[in-house]
Amino acid sequence: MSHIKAKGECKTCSIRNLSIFARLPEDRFDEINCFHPSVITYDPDETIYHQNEKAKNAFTLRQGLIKLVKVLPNGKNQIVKVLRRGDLFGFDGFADENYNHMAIPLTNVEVCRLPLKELLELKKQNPEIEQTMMKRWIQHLREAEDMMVELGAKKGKERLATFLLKWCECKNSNQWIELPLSRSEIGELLGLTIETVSRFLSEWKRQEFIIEQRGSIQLVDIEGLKQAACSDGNC
Amino acid sequence: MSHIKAKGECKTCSIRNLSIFARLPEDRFDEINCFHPSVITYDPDETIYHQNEKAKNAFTLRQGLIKLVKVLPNGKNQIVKVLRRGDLFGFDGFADENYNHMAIPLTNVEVCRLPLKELLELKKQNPEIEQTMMKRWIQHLREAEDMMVELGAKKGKERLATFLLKWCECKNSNQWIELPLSRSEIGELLGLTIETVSRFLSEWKRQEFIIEQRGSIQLVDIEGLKQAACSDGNC
DNA sequence: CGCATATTTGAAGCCCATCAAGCGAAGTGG
DNA sequence: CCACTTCGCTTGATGGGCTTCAAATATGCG
Repeated sequence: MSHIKAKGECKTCSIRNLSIFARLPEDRFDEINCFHPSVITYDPDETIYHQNEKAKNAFTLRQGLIKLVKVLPNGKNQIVKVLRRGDLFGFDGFADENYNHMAIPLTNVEVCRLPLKELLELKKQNPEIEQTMMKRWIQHLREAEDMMVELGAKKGKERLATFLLKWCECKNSNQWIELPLSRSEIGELLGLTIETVSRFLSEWKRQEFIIEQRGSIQLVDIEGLKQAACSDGNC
Repeated sequence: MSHIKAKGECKTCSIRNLSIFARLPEDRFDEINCFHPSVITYDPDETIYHQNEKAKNAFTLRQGLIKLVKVLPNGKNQIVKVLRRGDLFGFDGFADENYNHMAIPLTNVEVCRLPLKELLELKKQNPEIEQTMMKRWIQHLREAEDMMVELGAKKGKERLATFLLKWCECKNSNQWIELPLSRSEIGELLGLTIETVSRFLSEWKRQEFIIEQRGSIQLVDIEGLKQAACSDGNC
């Protein structure tokens, strides 16, 4: 079950330098006393917020991974982003809009809940916060544009290979990297079915491009994957 | 050829209420004297800026339509957004990044070029601008998320029908709406080939769902299109 | 262990891309 | 003015990539 762990203490927060408060000077935190974030934990598959729900809070991810999902009436899902440590999410309320997607943990997570009104006030008074958020939005948008290219202009195999390379940041071999996404979730991210994802991964296992073990993956032949990522010309 | 028409006059600008200065109080414009936007015209298929180019200017679209395009090394294009009157674009520089896409007019356009440095300064001094820009970014992001759903979770016919309905804002029939996109460009937007776009449009013309005439379209049977937009369940 | 769930694998078929040819409108030059 | 080119669009035929349906196998959990 979801559980409010504590009132947040921004000044001593372990991920402060990853958060939207990263550039805020140390001493400024003492002045902040009207700000009351809560640290909350969620289990996998609990829902942090629902699509179309009124957006009263933004969140910062402190620990674990979260997927942002949009659902179609026909039952299909599309994961529009996988969040990592320090990511801000659920900020639709800033534009007076309801949440545009659902937020669901992929692992056990710990988030910081930031009441919208208070955050807005804080942002007004501290241009450093405003600037950091702006940069995040632009980065977020750039990634969304990149994802549109993936979905619109590449084939399934290319998308999956690109995804693995990006997920593992092309790290050298002999390194296990956690991949807490089911085949189904990878499919929902890349616009493919479970079966297609499974087939490509099996193929690459047979070719020894990758090895897998209980939710972790290792890229053994990065060059092989890079080739798969661009069947045609050079990408 | 592109052509600098004049120095911009924000106070008397005809699209001021659509721009990021919409919420700025009238009298504030008199104080703005360090801001020197240029009004520039471009012909179709000229390039306003290139992908990976250093982003020194943001722009506001005053007149016409612009496509934002990303190119893959294999030659495929993906249109990530079609801009309309009042839209702000080319703001990657705010995050110290190069442009993430190309901006190319679909029609003759008139844009206002906003030097990044000056705009940043102006934004700092006028919270109204900052707030309007924030809302735009969030809306922009929401649209990008919606587009990912289109590309990842829907079939070609559904995407095209949805696109037409959205483009024409479901306006009732007997109304010609300009659609200055070639088959090829519609394909680049929706992740389809020229031929597929052409086939679906021809089919709908035969069924009298739509009629077309030199760059304009009319939706005759909106219900028919809506049905095509969701082959399966209800969308 | 036994059950539920996730993954793999196979077979069949649909959707869409690709290749190819023809059509029509707009523009060019003799 | 008309033949000729060009370019965008249409239409057909074929094939490949991915989905769908189905069943077997593996994995995790009480």
